[in-house]
Amino acid sequence: MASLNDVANELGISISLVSKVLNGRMGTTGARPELIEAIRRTAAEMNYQKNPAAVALSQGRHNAIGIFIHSFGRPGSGNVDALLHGVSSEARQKNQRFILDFFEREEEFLAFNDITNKSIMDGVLLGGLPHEELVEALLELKASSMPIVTIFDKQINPLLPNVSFDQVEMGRMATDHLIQQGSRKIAHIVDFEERCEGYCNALIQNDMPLNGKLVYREGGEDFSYARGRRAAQFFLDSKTSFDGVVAQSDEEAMGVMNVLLAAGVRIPDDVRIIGMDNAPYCDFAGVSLSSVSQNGVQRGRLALKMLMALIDGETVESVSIPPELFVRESTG
Amino acid sequence: MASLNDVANELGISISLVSKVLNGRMGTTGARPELIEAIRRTAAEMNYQKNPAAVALSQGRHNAIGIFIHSFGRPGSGNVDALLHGVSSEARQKNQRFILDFFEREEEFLAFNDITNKSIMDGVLLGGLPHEELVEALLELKASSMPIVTIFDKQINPLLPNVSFDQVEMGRMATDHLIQQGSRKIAHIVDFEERCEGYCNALIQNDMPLNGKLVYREGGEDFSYARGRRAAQFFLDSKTSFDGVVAQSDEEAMGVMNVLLAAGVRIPDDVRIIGMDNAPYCDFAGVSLSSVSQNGVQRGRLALKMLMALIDGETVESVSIPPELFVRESTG
DNA sequence: TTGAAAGCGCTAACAC
DNA sequence: GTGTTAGCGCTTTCAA
Repeated sequence: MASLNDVANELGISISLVSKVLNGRMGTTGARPELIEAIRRTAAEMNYQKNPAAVALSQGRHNAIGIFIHSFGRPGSGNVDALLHGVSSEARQKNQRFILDFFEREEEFLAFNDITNKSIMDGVLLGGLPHEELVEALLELKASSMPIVTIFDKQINPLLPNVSFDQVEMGRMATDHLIQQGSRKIAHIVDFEERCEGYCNALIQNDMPLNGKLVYREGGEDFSYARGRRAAQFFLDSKTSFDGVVAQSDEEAMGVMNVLLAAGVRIPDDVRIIGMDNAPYCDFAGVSLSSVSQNGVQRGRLALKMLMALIDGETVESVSIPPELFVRESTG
Repeated sequence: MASLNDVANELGISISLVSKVLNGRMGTTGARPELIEAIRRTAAEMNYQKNPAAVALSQGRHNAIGIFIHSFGRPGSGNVDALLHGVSSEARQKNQRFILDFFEREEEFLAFNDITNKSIMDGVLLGGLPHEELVEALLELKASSMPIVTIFDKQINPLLPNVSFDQVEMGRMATDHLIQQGSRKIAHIVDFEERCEGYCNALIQNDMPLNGKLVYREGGEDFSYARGRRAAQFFLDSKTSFDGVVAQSDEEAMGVMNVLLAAGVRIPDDVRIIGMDNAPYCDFAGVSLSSVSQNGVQRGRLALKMLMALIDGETVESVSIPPELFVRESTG
């Protein structure tokens, strides 16, 4: 691996000149065009590549960002995947290395502090399950002049810029879609209360009554297939007629779908179903599943952009990415 | 951020002594126990943390490895996810940073050479879709003394250690499972020829005839839901009775399942179905789907272990991880 | 038992 | 136009 020194020696000139020319940082001065040319050529011939560690040591800038993700979403939902792809593609474009850490257990995530390090990375992205209890540690980290952007569903502190998305709107959008398609008695499975709020809003905005018997609530968040099945059974048992179901995950929606199909209910003719997350498997459900997406790729990309702006000394504002509707057979 | 210098000044001693004590590298000599104690305490109090860039510059060792993945497997199959989690968990244990790059398009992957860099990372992991055309570039990289381990399904060059898995065995294992469960006329959807070979082997080993009408082959690899549907229709149209289907992906298997269920076929009573990849959604198919897994987590973990061994100057051999069977309702 | 000094490869202020 | 020099934070050899 050729160094600046090697190139300088080859040409019999000083290291600093080579550095200046190669970096295009001549300041007010200049250099002989033919020398410039020669330096460039020699460097290329010798296959010179900067040593990032040396640059980092000298400049304090690493061209690397850390990303810490506490896995979220059900396995297979594609949520983490999408975020990662968004960040990764943007990072490549901006020539940033991208240091990843996954966490499964909470303690691991809380230890993120040991890993973030101003002398490794220029900034930090934090995503996945939100951790309010991290606020203090994050503010401290920020105070030590480490740029931070979070990718939680909502901002956990006004000082920490975040790429959020609107849970309420997600519920509203899903419900409103069913209404637009013609559903009038829409059931809902509650995990996040905010999405339920969106569901209610949609009913209100469309002058439709809210029927408590059609809201299935177990408490806690779960989003599981099993919960979907239990909910469907609950709706059937309630003897309350319904013609739409808004689930809070695709997995839940699959549970609902399978129970209803088994009970002889036709989808979407008798009941329309919509899920959330737009998981890859929506396409190959028995009846392909409509869904509302969190737009993970876009959020990841935007988060990295914001982080780079912060690193460059600009100020950034939190933003919210709207959910997106994907229509398939189940709400046809 | 306190430096060695800061700690040394605080105690009025030399930098090198602090370094030696903190690293436990006293060589043949020693230091006063109480001084050692004082150094440790002061470092802790001052919240001293090594500057990795400086260590890297001085030692030429980065404690970071690069991982380059050309996405593979159908979205939602969880293949990439599993690999990444395996590598990540092992990396954390071994205190290695972990520099990620995803590739979607082939050109991007071929440019991996620009990114690998002895002065950023100590070794390289390459995984996902195998790229035989990379052999030359990889050997060159290796010759420049960069440790490399690949995570392709099979080794692409004898000089490049690889964590493979056995495609033939995957086909055999899936087919044999159906046979053990009682299936006698087993259909197969061909994407990879090797898996088909395994399918044939299983039939042969169990003294069962091979019926060409029950082998669906479109050419090329695809693994899609749509191919599964076409295959199922093909089997039905062939008027050849069958009581088992070995698909080469879970998505294909879902396609088969949905077509058969719609045609009134009972699963597993009339026909057993098994997929491959053990995708997360296997659990919430209409009838939960049995599958054979590539064991991505284990492979990722092992690959990192091998890479670390290489970095430490040991020699490693390629290994093959056996597939694993996950039984669910569809082959009950 | 402790410290001085060189060096890893690069940048940047300043001198010539 | 070009070169000298100090310095980023650490490790390591050698001397005291």
